[in-house]
Amino acid sequence: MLNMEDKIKIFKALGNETRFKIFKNIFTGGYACSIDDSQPKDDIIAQATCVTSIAEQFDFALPTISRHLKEMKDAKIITMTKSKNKIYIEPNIKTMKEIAECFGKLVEEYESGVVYQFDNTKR
Amino acid sequence: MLNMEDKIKIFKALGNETRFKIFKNIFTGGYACSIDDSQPKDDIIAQATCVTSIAEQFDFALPTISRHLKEMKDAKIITMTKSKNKIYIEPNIKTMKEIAECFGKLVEEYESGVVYQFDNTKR
DNA sequence: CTTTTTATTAGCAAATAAGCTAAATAGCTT
DNA sequence: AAGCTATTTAGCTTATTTGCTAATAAAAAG
Repeated sequence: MLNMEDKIKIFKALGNETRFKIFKNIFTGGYACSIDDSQPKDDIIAQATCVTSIAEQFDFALPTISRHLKEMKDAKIITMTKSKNKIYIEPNIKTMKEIAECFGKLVEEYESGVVYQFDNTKR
Repeated sequence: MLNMEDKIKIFKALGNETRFKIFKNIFTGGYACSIDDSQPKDDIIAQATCVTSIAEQFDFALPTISRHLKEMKDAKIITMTKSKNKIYIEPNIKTMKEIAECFGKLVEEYESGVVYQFDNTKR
């Protein structure tokens, strides 16, 4: 379960143009691996799933992209898995689900007239 | 429909501790007005819905809260409605719905094996 | 065992954000 | 009109963020 601090980190991670685009890129450009389980990890198309290949698609230096990815990993919106000397990046679906649920409940309970605790951890 | 820029603004707005808490406060502390339509706007309990009363619940100066609220309004996550000389604040449910839908679809289409465009506006 | 590939860390500069106080604006109330 | 009440704007300081290059680390390839 995501607490308030977790949620703030997630929003901060997505609230920056570069990171938003990286995130979008991870979803659209390179996750054949995660979608097709029959495809072994080693067959991942490096072009789209490791730090360098993501960086290639942006006009920023590699360390800049690396730092953004670290922040996104810390926010738990992506996962980074080391295999050989590469790091494979995938969206963190568990977190996406929790965020979707958070907003979904918010709307639902608001509309049914129940006061919903947007973040129900202590303030 | 929210475009990429809109979404980034929304996440940025919620990706700050103070604003997140303000948003939470608007949901939990003061929206009797929005939930009960039979209650006329004029009967809004000021304690929870105008700028000053929100500011009272935080250890920041009024102009600081005012600026945060402006940013949240610009991000379309709240609405600010002037009535007499007060401004009544409510969550923007339309935006919440769109965000919930955005993440919901993301998860759904990811799980069904379809490549989902997290943000389907031009890059 | 040296070189190449892949990625991170360190340290810096520039830009942006977040807070403050003081001043201004705008609409009541008397 | 004078004085409240509610809110925003302006201008400033400090902190954080975002980018860079150079240096480092760790594994793979030759």
